[in-house]
Formats: sequence, C-alpha cells, structure tokens
Amino acid sequence: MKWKDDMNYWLFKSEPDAFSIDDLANSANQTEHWDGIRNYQARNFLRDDVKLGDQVFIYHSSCKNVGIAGLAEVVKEGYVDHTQFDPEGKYYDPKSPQDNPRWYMVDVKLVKKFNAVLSLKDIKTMPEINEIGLVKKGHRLSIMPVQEPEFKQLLAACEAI
DNA sequence: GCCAACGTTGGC
DNA sequence: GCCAACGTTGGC
Repeated sequence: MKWKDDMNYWLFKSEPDAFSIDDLANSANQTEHWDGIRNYQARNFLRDDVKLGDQVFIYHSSCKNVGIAGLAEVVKEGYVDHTQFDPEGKYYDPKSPQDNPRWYMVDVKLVKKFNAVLSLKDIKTMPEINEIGLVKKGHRLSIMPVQEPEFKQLLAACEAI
C-alpha cells in the first residue's frame, strides 16, 4: 500500500446480514455507496472528513464473528444520501428537508478481503491498540476514525491471519 | 434474547 | 434548556 501524508483512516461498521464484505466484493466495480448512516456524529465524519483515497476497515458487527473483515478505499467523497427521501425505504427520514438534507454518504471500493476476520476479542488483546473506539466502553459510532499507528498495527494483524 | 449504554424526542 | 421516556446499538 502507498502511504500518503494526508491520508486518513476509518472504520465502518456493518451488520453482515444487511451488507457484508462479500456483498461489497460482489458489487459492480466492487464499489458501493455507504448509505443509511443516521447518526449526526457519524454524518459529520462522512460529510466533512472522509476524503478521497482514505483507507477504511470494513467491520462486521452484531453477528457470530465480530471483527475486521476487509479493507476498502474511499472513491467518492460525501454526497447526499438519497435513501432519506424514499418513503418506501428503510432509511426514510420524513423530517429531512429536501433543500437541506440531513444525511450524507460516501462511496467505497474494496481493496481486499482478509483471509479471516480479525476478531474484536483479538483486537482487545493487542497491547498497542488503546485509542480506537472499538476497545472503549460505550463507543457505538458506526463511522469512527482510526489513528495511523493503530491502523498500521491492525492492518498488519489482519494480513497475518 | 438480554441488557447496558447511548442518542433522540418532546412536553414543560 | 431540562430531563424523562423511548428507541437503538451491539457485545455477549
């Protein structure tokens, strides 16, 4: 991987029953828009801070094998999440003004699926990993920043499985 | 399915 | 602006 100075690192959670790393792998161009984020703090990250080329861990939550399943890259920066305006859709938000949409999304492209999931349990045993929200009590954000040193440590662990 | 920890809503 | 009630998240 090329490491750039201005690159940021993220972790996106997804319930694999709804959207898994394999779903991303099977998407057209292995690219998908990350819709359905309905939390303001996560929205702010998507709208303001997630930039082209940023690296993203894809994390499987609420499932049998909880942990980091793969790596993706941001290929489109924050834009309006159209699902908020679909009255039939799961993510419909009737209170979101058309002229000032509440919710944003980005597009991510698969970089690689790891040979196995790096489990949350294993992540918690890594002595170097102390800052990422995953290991902190009560941090439930579905879009969270990852500091570069921890990202590199986690990536190395994922690739070593 | 449980339940602790959060976030959001809405009456006042 | 407070805060109780309610809904959701997410590990276990």
